[in-house]
Amino acid sequence: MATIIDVAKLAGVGIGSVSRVINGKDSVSDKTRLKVNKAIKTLNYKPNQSARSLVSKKFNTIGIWGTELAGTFNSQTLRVIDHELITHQKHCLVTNGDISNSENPNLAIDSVNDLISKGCDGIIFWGTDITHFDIAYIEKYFPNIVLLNNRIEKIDQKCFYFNHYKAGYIAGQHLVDKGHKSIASITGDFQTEDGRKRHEGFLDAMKDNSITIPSEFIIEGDYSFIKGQKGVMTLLKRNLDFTALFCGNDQSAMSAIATLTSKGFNVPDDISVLGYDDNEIAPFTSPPLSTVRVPFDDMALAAVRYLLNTCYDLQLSVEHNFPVELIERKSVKNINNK
Amino acid sequence: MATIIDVAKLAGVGIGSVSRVINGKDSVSDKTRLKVNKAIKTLNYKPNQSARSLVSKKFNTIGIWGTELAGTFNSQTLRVIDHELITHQKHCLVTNGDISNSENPNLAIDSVNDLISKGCDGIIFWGTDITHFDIAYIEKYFPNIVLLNNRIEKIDQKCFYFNHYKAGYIAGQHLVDKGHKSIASITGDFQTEDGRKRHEGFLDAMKDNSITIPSEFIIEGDYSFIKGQKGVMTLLKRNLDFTALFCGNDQSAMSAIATLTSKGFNVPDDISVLGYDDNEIAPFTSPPLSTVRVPFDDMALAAVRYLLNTCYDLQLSVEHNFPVELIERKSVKNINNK
DNA sequence: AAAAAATTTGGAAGCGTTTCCAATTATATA
DNA sequence: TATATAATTGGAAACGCTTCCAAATTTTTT
Repeated sequence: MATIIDVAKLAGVGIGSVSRVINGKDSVSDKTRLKVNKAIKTLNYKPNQSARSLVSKKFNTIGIWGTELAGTFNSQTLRVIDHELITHQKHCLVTNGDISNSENPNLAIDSVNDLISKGCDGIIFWGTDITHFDIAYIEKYFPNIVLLNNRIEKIDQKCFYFNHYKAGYIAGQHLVDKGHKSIASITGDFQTEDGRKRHEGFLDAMKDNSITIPSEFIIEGDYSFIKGQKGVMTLLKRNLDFTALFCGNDQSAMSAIATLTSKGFNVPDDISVLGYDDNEIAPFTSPPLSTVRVPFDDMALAAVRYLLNTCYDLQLSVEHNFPVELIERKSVKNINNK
Repeated sequence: MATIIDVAKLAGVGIGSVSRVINGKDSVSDKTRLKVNKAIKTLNYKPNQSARSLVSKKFNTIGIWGTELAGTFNSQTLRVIDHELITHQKHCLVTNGDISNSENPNLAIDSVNDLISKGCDGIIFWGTDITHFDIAYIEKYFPNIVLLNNRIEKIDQKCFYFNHYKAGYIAGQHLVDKGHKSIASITGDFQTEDGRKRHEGFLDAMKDNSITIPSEFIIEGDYSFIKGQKGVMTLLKRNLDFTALFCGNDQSAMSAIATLTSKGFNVPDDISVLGYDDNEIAPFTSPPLSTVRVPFDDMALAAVRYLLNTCYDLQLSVEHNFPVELIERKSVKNINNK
């Protein structure tokens, strides 16, 4: 591999000039620039990034930490992030926090430290699988972080989230508007804050409409396909009388629909199903899934941009407000005139 | 940030000893090791990876190049890869090749070069969105590569793929075994080799069973949800008489089912649907999708391990043969006794 | 107890850059 | 033309580590 010295020699200039040409700053005469560029080409020279980082203390790399990588429907978000990074000539170092290991309670912090020492200028924490306590600890010695779909009040600026409470409320209200009074729910994961929040919002919508939901109508889910299936089975076994089912995400809604259908229920004629997320899959379930659209991509983009701004002194515009809307498709029936 | 010199000073030893302790090799007395470890802890010292890489010429990082990141169902594979890398204390640098830019025909090579110069010890090429020509070119100056779901005969050892032809054949044979004679197909993307191969296999299965498929029964797809939907619409419009539909992947099969259902056809009573991939979604369509299971995760694992072996002189076991099997669920009906 | 062998140790050199400053060259002004 | 000013240039120093070698220390052998 050719080094900057080889280039300098071949071009007949000093290494300083080569460096200046590479970095495209300071003043270099056209003559010099030409000579250098020619030498770079003939030698197929590529600057050594380790050496660069050693001096500049910049890595041009953003780390992504999150068990969310493990999920099924997040590659689109990863793509959004990666695309934005590439646009700004940055790279993307990913790590999957989710390595279960009970021996080591500090695993989250350790894996973040790994990421840092490998060389990241900033880190995106994706999801809620790291404790607020850990994040606060990390933020102290490594402040260039951003939280995606998570919120810690003290560092609100660095958090990119939407109002899951409100989204849950909208979901509940929608079902009520469509005439449903007896509603079951396979919730999100109560371990995660957004899972709790959306359920809270949903419940408050019920309350505001004077609807009481007995606790056996509520099944705590975990966003998985399998839980959607099992949840429906449990609900059915309990022999409850519900006309609508609100699911914590589209994945579980999808498997809930499949399970209801296989058990002889027609969706939405017998039971309506409402999802949450509006991920790619939603228009293609049978029937197409009505759901609460949650602007994940916009949020991810904003988070990256914020981080880019703080890490590299850029001035990209950053949105901090992400509206939620209800997307009506075919899985929720209006039963008002029954 | 504390450096190795700070640690050496605090511990009252030379930097060489600190380095030896960090790297856990050469002989160090217990006394020294103890002192050094203590100093490392009190200073919260983390070795600077850029400096390390600069000297050692190792980055402990594997790059992943591929537009496949863009797909919906590949995060699981990414997870497999990342997990294996972490197990061996390596990192994972991803880049999404898919940045359309007609101005620059060398985009693929450029983005790979970026990946290399950023500091990868090896690269996983995921998918077939880079030409064989480009790969051959890159392999010459950067031999530590591996191809995932792609094959170039010259470097067969470095390729991890399965026999899409055979998988296609198995799919076709299965439908015939179930009594189907009039079969339509929404294929994979013919731009990709595996898309062509599986279709070829499928067609040969038909031929071997003396079944002729008129060309209007074949719709070229692209693995997307939307294409599954559109494909079915086109097929329906053509007013063809088919009892089974073979889809190029599970995504398009899923949307095909949804579309058929919405048009009043019962799957599988009126029309059987067979998928391809057996991704997470397959058990949860309605009805659950019969499909050809393709061992993507095993393949990815083998590819990473091979690369790990070549990059870091490890001896991990590497599988090179990935069997394909048919998973029967509920979307294909046996019509033999009709 | 002395000599020989083995182990452990400190720190200089070098990895390939960027940055800085002094020196050189080109350009503008009088 | 001589001088002042601006633009350009070369290369030493520094970034934080690993590796190597000679020196110091410890252990073994005689």
